[in-house]
Amino acid sequence: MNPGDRTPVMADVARLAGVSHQTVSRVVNGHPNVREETVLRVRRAIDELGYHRNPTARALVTRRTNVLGVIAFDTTLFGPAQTLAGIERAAREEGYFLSMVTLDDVSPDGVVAAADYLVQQSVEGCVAIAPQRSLVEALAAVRGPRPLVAVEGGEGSGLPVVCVDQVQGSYDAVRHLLALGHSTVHHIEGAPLWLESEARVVGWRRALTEAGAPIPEPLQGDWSPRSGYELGRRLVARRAAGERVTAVFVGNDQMAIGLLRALYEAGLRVPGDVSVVGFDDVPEAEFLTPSLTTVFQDFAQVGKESLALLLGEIDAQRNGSAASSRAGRRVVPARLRIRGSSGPPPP
Amino acid sequence: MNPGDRTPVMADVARLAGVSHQTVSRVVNGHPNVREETVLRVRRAIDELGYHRNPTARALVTRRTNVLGVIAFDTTLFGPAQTLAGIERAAREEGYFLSMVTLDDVSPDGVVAAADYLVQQSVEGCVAIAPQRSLVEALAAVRGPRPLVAVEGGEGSGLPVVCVDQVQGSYDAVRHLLALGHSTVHHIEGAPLWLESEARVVGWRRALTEAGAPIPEPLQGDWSPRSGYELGRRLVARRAAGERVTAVFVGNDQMAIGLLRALYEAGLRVPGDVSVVGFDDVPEAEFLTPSLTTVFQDFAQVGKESLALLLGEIDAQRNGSAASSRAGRRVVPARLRIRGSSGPPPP
DNA sequence: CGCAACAGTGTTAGCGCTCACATACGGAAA
DNA sequence: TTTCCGTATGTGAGCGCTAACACTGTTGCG
Repeated sequence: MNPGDRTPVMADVARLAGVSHQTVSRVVNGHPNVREETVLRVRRAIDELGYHRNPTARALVTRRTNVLGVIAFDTTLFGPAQTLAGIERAAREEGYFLSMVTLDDVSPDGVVAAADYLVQQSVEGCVAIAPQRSLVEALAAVRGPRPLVAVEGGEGSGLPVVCVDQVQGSYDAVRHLLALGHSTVHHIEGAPLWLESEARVVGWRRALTEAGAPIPEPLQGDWSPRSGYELGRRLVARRAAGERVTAVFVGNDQMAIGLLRALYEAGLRVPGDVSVVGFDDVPEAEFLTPSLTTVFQDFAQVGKESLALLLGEIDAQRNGSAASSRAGRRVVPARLRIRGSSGPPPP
Repeated sequence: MNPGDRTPVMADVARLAGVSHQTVSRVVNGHPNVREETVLRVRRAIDELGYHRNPTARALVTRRTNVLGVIAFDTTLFGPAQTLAGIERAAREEGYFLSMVTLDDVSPDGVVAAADYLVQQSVEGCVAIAPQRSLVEALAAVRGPRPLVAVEGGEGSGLPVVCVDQVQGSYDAVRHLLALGHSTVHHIEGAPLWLESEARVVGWRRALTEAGAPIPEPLQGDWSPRSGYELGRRLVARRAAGERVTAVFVGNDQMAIGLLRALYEAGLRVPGDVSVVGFDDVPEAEFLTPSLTTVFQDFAQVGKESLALLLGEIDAQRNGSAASSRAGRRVVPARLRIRGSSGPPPP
């Protein structure tokens, strides 16, 4: 390759191998019906020139870009980051490329912009890691990339959805605390309008209702350790005011860490005075003091399932059949991990 | 739009607006020299048909895909996730799309495969979040996507590099401990072969050397809370054997959490008996018990800088000038955050 | 022997767009 | 008046590839 040469194209390979460009195409795409010896000659020419098929030209004629889109909200949070990794791996295994956008805010404008952005990219389909109700709804409404699969998107949006069984997870967590003898369980909620927050409230409430336990007012957090800390102080104050607070189910592990801090500062022992259960099972949960009882979510599985669902949709659409007819919802179970931060209530 | 219509193309818009396809192109691309009234007519036709310019066709003829690649190793770790987010935002602001690959392992084969994958995508350039020496070297060697910028890539690879000043950060951390009166500082290292591990060892050693303090054998971790815990137990055992261990500088916050756990189990107080300093400043660091003294890294800045560097390279290459001549290295400072886990040594 | 079937190859026509150029018209300058 | 320029538009070619079809030569079988 002399400097100044532009990157080689199929015709260059064809010329060097002494065949037509179509034969080169056949070799590159592994068609049968090419003589062994010809294949070899073409291969040699390809190597010699360092030829790579131009995916843009290919996409133009095949009308398939082989690119999937991912819309995410905040990929620095534990769940979304894990999910993204799962999707990425699954996509690669299926031979798809991934193009991603993150949203800075969930304003309808932002969603429209992101959807547009991916449409511009001509993605063949899209996974939205859309943990907020408004986001899912905006996506369902907007004329954006299709097919589209939502991760953690709630029901009723009409989009196919993959999610962890938040309700069952939190139900299990609260049942665990009630079984230990607590008369009720307080709850620190995740960020407002998040589907995960809402689902966890539902599970918590259901467990309490079934047990006939009183249902205290939940405290509204925002997933951050800081909010867990501040709401923890509020709980401590309530306790000082005479309210019986012996168990807290927290919307995620980060807030639980903040809560542990607040309890520590108040001189309360965990689980001696107050039991704490988190959600997510972050890697450090096991090594906190006390180690944190929490709920594990298999994000890798979620990523895999959502990609499978999306590919199914794409296929259905291509074959003209009514897509998303059998779509619905795939639910991945959550698993309670019992550790040191939960125990029987004080006498 | 009747069902069965394929997606509209420029010619359709042209026909509807009663102009040539070229005029539509001009309107879409905001060329001057189109009569106001014509622009309006074309715009109306575009809206009516729901036309979107086909980026594939455009890319084919302009030879610009507007896609940048990101190669990452493990985007679920705190640093890489943050960096990725920073890059993503910066790319979007510049009007670029992002295509990402993650590596499952750092085998040369894996790196080659990833590089190939991005080349297949015809990215215009690529950022590698490449925290391991072997990875950077493999990337520098392989015939992969170019231009290529490495984040956290060490010196000597010949690639342009953006990184946080790990050495300065760890130097500051250790100086802080020495200034508190500790006679020396132990070190729990990050995963082997990671550039960040190595740089932090360098800073630690430099501070000790300058102070004339003895340099204990560092303990080799792997970034995980578990390794911090296990090495913490080893340190506790050494202490029980008579070695004076009053301060530990830990390669990251997650391992520091494991260490805190091990110290707690051994009945040692932090910072009363042992001071601990981490690295990363994860959001929960402030809310641990005790709150964790650590070193903050501005990953958002790293992402921004790396993108700026990459765009510079792309530009330089396009204009034929010798790329990466002024490339070199951009360093983002690290900042020590002093909190509750560091204090004077016991008497 | 003739005809079909098939393997192996080449030829042609686009995919939807942008670029370079051609054209048409008006007005300012000579 | 002619010349020239600037504006507003259209025309044709071609980016690099694949799909569809045409063509050649071989084989199998009635």
